[in-house]
Amino acid sequence: MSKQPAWSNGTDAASPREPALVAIPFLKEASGSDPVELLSDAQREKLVRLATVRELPARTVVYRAGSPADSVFIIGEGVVKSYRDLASGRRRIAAFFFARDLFGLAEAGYYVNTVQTITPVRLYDIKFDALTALFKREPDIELQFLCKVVHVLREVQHHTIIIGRRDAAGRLAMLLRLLQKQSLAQGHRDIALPMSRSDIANYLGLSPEAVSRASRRLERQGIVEFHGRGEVRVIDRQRFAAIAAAA
Amino acid sequence: MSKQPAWSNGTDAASPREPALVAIPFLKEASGSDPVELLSDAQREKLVRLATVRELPARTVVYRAGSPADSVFIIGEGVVKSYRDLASGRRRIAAFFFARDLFGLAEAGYYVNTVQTITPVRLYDIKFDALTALFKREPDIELQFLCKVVHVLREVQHHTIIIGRRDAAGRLAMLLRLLQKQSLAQGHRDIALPMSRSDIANYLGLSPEAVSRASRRLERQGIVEFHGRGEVRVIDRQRFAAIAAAA
DNA sequence: CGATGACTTGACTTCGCTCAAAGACAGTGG
DNA sequence: CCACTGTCTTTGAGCGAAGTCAAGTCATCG
Repeated sequence: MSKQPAWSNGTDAASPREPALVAIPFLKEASGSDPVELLSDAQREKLVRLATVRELPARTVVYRAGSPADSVFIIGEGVVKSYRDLASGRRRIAAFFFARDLFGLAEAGYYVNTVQTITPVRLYDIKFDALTALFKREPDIELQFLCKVVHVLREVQHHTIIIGRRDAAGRLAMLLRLLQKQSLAQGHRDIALPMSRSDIANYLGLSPEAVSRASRRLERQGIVEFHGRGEVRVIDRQRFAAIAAAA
Repeated sequence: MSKQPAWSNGTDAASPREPALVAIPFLKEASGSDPVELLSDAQREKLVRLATVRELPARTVVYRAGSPADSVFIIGEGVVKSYRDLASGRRRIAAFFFARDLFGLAEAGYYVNTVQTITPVRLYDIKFDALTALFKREPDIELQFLCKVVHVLREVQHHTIIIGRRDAAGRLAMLLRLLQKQSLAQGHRDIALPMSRSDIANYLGLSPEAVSRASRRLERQGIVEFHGRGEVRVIDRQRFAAIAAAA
């Protein structure tokens, strides 16, 4: 019996529920402030006609920073990282993207970040020309994309708050909370860490050594437990929430 | 003879060229990768009919984090800061916004940041309901807003790169380069610093003391010169660009 | 089983933060 | 017009936390 990897939700192939987009809307909804699915079945139907499905193995580059941009991408399944290599030789990971996320926003015709898969990924490749044409016919779909982009913008702002903290353990806790939301959304109780420690370090603006020390510290304090390299269990929810919210 | 403040472009009142939105588009344009005006005269015309013009003095709160959101704002003239006060007592400035910028994006019906004027400001207050109704009639205008939001998203990503640097002088140089673009766009040769040192510190994720030391260091190295509190002149463009680009 | 790469651990350095105090500036009222 | 005062800014001394360098451990794959 082969164990399902923690980042898979167990669906077999492209279900009719894709491509999907998830975000917290501008306006107050019945769901409170939880993320909701933005697209109706009819809207997904229209999108999937424009899209090319791409199945990529782990560690595949989707596109490189500086290359000409003609597509945006919606993730059906899997995890990717979006990063930039800086002049100093450092790598800064701008974001991790998961199922129902949107990426591939360009500047003046070129991608600004490099995107690489972390796990095997199913992508919906949507040509930008076709999408803008669809927007003219279907302003409602365009509004959902706008909503999603604003959602991503808030997430990037959250990232700056993470990096702004001075304590390594606090930064790590905030990332773990993000990953916890992802794992919870897929019905897992433990937190899946599909990315490497150095990816985590590059996301948090720390050295890999500092990530390691912060992990030990959280563990020593009885807040979390690391099971192998890719799984974390929260032991003390109270203190975990406290250290992650301390900002 | 009263000297014009450095952040004013000298226009007297709401000209017919407002509200305006400036951004680098997705696609390659004739202008290369410089920001361009997104809205046509006709589009501005339609927007101004929805908007209420508000003239605010300096140090005025436009809205507070957590308050119900029903408007988005376009700046006609002036500078504002968007910030959050964190549980630790720290204040994190997420962005400075200038003329032709858009702000006021909400989450689940509430603003996430507090926005406060730094200089006197002319705002175009656009009700969200009216704007979405306009989007349905005019998908082209919606696309320009989408473009602007993506532009803001890139700027926030740039901010995370700034904060990710470990050297205070480098962070300060990157902010100065941002402000330099603003000043250049208004035809000034020197860089205007309308915000306080502690605003700068909160934007850069440093203490005010560290900002002061970094300023003195850049000055001592002959890279810039501070004239009073609100103006900076770049002396050595070469090394200024180098330190700002070192990332 | 050996090799390669990722991760962890330890010792030392560096840089920004904190605390404390002096110095410059702007708005106020005499 | 000028002195006063509160605020903002700068400067200095000491501390703490993360970075760097180096070495050791673990896991995975051929």
